[in-house]
Amino acid sequence: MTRGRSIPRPSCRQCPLRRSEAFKAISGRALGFLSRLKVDHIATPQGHELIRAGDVNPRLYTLYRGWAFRYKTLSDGRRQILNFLLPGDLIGVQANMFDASPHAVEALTDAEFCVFSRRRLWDLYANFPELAFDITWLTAHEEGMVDDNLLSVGRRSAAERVAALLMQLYKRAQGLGLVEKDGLLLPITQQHIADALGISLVHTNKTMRRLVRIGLFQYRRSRLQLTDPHALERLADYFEAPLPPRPLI
Amino acid sequence: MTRGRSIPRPSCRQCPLRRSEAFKAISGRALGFLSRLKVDHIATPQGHELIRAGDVNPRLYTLYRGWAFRYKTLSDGRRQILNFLLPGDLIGVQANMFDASPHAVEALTDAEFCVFSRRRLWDLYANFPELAFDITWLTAHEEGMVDDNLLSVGRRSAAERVAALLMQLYKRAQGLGLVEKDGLLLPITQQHIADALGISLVHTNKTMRRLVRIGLFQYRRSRLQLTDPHALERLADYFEAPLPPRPLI
DNA sequence: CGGCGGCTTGACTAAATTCAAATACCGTGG
DNA sequence: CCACGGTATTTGAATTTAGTCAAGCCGCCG
Repeated sequence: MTRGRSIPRPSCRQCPLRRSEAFKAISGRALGFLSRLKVDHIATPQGHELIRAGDVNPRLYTLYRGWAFRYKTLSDGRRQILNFLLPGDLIGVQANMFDASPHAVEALTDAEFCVFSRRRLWDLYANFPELAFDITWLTAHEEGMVDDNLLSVGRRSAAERVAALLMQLYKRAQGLGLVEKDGLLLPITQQHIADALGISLVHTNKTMRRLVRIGLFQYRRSRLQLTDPHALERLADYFEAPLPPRPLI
Repeated sequence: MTRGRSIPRPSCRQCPLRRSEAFKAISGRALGFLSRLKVDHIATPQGHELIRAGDVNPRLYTLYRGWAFRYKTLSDGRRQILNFLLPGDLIGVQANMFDASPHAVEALTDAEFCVFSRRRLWDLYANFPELAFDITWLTAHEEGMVDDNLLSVGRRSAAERVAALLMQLYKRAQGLGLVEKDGLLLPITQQHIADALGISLVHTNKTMRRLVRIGLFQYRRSRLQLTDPHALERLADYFEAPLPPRPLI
């Protein structure tokens, strides 16, 4: 049932993600438990569908490397991207709670995932309340992200939506150390942006060009450079402080 | 810090909500713990703001009676309703996880809430893993609801959005036994519907009138009667099975 | 070199917003 | 009982925003 190709497991003890300041420390005992809870480590190619809408009892994943996104579609094919996933994001809590996954997850880049046993999730709740709390925290945090996106899509203009999304992705990526001197490599097409913002591809393009023309950012070959981040924040009415260290499961 | 007027506490053992088939059973021990976790029972008038955006360390609530909604606003006043809250819904998990509440909560009717100690939430995680799991479940479930709304607002036409929202509210209310022979009393204005669907008040009105005219539903004096629920489902492309019993905290 | 996917632009159409005003509803006070 | 004021609903007209259609371009890869 696991979609993806198993590859040798990197050691949890020396997990490079955990070295990032973005994530909070964890007890050795909890880390040992997590490394036993982890049943596989998989690699998937760009475009791979990790979870399909309707999948039953999918596993729980942590995105280890690469980018992905969560989405839903209507039966005629219209697609709404719910949120983007970056390394450290926990995937499938919702899907695990209900009979069938209500959404799908697709990799934006070649990606790797830690795979956790769904069956033994109960052991985690029974024996590691701090980890259980972390799972709730991550779920609430993801909901907060969807809340933000809903605010954008419901009440911001196209230009404001673009500004809010770019700021959000930039700040998240920055927290993970993914921003380089020449900006951030966004592994997404304008179609993804359109589907995340609830606007058409053409309108997305025209809006982005306009924002580039007035000097808010550069965007060439998928590389995003914020030339006027404050103006972008003001336009979006989006002012997020950098997150404190967050749990990593 | 509690907003609202304390009133005498109904007994948790004889909680009328728990008698509803909508909620799953709970052990006597867990129920005893919850009744100790509950520190207050409050009543608030219609329109009361239970949680303000930015509130720090708000408490945790369960909506005991009445309707409410969760929302965010932009600084110029544009408002997006994130989801509606019905009896049994847990409120404030997100707000509890972060420094300041990222959203606000307002009562749509005169309402009553069970108030839980935030401080002692940790005891729950430490001693009642099944309740911890329930809190995660409820959080994931609320996220699923926001996901649905985001799909609507991002990718459905105005008419489809109205159809999806009315179906969703109707089914949720039905699960709680709130639908009567002459339909469901929806304690919301068209402005609320507009703010939930990301469309203007005027357009909401015109869209609803059109759907009434073609016979999909009746809506007089806030009373909703679905005259053609199947057509409404098809229009919305929204087909939710009734939920299995869910946790009540 | 050719083809394909993704980006860009213009012209036209459709959907939704805004503005304005009339009407219905509801509770209060005379 | 009725008049009154405030809120909510309804409708039409003008405007703006976004979507659709169509075509050209650009960069990359085989």
